[in-house]
Amino acid sequence: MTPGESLLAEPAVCVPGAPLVLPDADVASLSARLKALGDPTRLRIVQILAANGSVCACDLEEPLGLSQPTVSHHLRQLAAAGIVERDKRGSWAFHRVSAAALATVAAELGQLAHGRH
Amino acid sequence: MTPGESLLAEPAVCVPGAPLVLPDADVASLSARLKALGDPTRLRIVQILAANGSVCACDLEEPLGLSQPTVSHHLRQLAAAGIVERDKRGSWAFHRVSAAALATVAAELGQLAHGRH
DNA sequence: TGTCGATATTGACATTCGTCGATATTGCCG
DNA sequence: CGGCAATATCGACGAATGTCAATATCGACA
Repeated sequence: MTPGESLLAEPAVCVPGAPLVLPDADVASLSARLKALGDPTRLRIVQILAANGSVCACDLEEPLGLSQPTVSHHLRQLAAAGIVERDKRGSWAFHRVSAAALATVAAELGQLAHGRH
Repeated sequence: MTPGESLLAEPAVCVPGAPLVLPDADVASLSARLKALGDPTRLRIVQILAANGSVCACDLEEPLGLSQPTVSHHLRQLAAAGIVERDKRGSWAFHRVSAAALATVAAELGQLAHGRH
């Protein structure tokens, strides 16, 4: 049962009408971006892009040790989440991390930490 | 092939010995924490905890619309990632978000965005 | 135009993940 | 002690995910 006026001096939680929740859309949006970053391979890609500026997809296969379709797949996921931006020049496609997108994720996490929204 | 001295004034990337990579352990650690946050249900839990301070597990089933084992499972994941801390008082278990852990994730993301490490 | 290189897409497969019901464990209280 | 409430664990199942080989698409260039 809901602990409310128990011996512990804790505030009752989840009172019927407490609307202290973010809209589902916001939670879904942020969690989708976090999910895109929550894979070791993709986070490694982001780190390489952040360190090198603009990198073409073909130069990621070797350091990652992954096949070309797999690299393409991860870049697609990161682009869909807005974390990286692609820039197709001629035959090859350059990718760079969106510093703004990363900063936004960090900022929203920070706000979450303080219970604000 | 690696575009280096091509017509575009882009720096060559992935030069043989370029060690601009974080240790695997760091990438694994951060991606694990991001993965824990990268689920809508778990991010919703974090948001509820952040907004309410300390919440007992039994009060999460209803707002989430999930079974007790599922809630317990997600709380376990978040605790394993260091995102939430449990505090078992008597019969029930209270949970609160670790502001420090969230701040660390946000900070590491920010450093990543600037290519530093 | 035809070939070649880079990238994207498709299909398949093994693994992981989220979820639940059932059950075990633990601590209160009568 | 015995029952009850909260939580954790187990087993199972469908869905999503990461990966690759094969193939398609697209652009450059001879």
